[in-house]
Amino acid sequence: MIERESYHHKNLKNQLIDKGIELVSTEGLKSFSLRKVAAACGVSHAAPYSHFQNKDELLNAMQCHITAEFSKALEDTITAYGDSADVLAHLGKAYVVFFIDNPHYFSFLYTQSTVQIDLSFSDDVGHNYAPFETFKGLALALMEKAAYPKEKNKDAVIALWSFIHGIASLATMKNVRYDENWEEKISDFIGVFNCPFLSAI
Amino acid sequence: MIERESYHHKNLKNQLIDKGIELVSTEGLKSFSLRKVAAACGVSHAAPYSHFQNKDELLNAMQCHITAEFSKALEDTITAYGDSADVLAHLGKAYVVFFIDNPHYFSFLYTQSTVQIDLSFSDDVGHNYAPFETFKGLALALMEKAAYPKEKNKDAVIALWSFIHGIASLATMKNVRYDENWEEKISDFIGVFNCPFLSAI
DNA sequence: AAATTAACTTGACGCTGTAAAGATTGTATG
DNA sequence: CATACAATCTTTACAGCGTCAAGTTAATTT
Repeated sequence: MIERESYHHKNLKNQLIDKGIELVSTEGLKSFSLRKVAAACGVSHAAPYSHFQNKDELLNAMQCHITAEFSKALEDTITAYGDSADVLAHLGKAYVVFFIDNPHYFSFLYTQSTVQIDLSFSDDVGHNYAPFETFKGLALALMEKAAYPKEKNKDAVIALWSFIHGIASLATMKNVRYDENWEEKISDFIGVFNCPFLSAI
Repeated sequence: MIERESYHHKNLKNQLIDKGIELVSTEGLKSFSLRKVAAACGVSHAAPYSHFQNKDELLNAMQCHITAEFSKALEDTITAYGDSADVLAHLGKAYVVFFIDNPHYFSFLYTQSTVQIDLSFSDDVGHNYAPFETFKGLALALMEKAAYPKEKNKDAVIALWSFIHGIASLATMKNVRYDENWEEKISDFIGVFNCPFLSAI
């Protein structure tokens, strides 16, 4: 017998997503279960099936929410440092910091996700993974300004994205030991590569 | 009733590891279960508990086996191209190719693993994640040869490792669309960064 | 030959995702 | 207002899962 003011929960769908994200960020994906989220929302174990076809569909909704949050963090960085010469370095830092602040998000977004990421520079920009499009847009603008050879543009964007992505991956693995502070070291890592359009932080 | 020549299976432990790896590489980690591996080996569902304390311990053994295989792939590359000016580029290529050939291995090794990776350049080299030590050793030697500033050595190794690691990560995500051939593009990606010790492939 | 240990089976437990059927509520229609 | 209907939630049920405990068989030691 579930106790609640009214039989109907009204905002259950959104609450499932919120509580679900909370559970993943605190306890990780491994111990995540539909029944736990349902219990955390005070409903029966099968209630989620009124709003999601199955577990994966809830996970997908959670991933979309986190992706939007991530995208906003990147955009805020551009807003703050857009005119600075080292925007791109700041953007990379923001990328890594977002996942360092929420270590469980990384593998959740990038190894469990069904959210599509199009690295092919196709025209359907509006529907693509927003964080990548944000990164791409800024990087291309800077390359233009630095008169970087146009035929190398696509490769440069993907190389940079991979680089930052790789740092975030290592920085959020709990079985990796690194005595330095990832966040403070990012500018040093970027400094290893002499890109004309890449300023140090 | 399980049918087998003899009651004792003898080599069950190793067979569990091998069949387990086979299952992970074909069907992925998500659908992997102890009971399936046991069945695949023709033993009862609790038989693995004679050789492993729990599921995680079997997974760990599987990860160690794959890591050794990965390490060998890297070492073979050094053996083959050790005297060439672009060894490091070849090594990066081998890194990525290993995981492209076995896409399930990447997240299995890097987001589920308990295998420790020490990026801190501590002295206990013998017990560290062998693939990283192999990479590190070669990179440091090349930097020495190229008279790369010593104080930047550690940062350069980690930056490069992150970069290659990031490419492998993106290349093995099934929800990433990329119309080019990752393997063939790696030299182009490396070319984006002008490192004195990094030759193009 | 007997005793001991290691390897494996069987059966059970609680937890999981999910399907089906029933109950309750909100809403639209006469 | 009353009735019908659709949406939301509960209950029950089932198979698969990891794991434990107890029992069985084979190999090893004494």
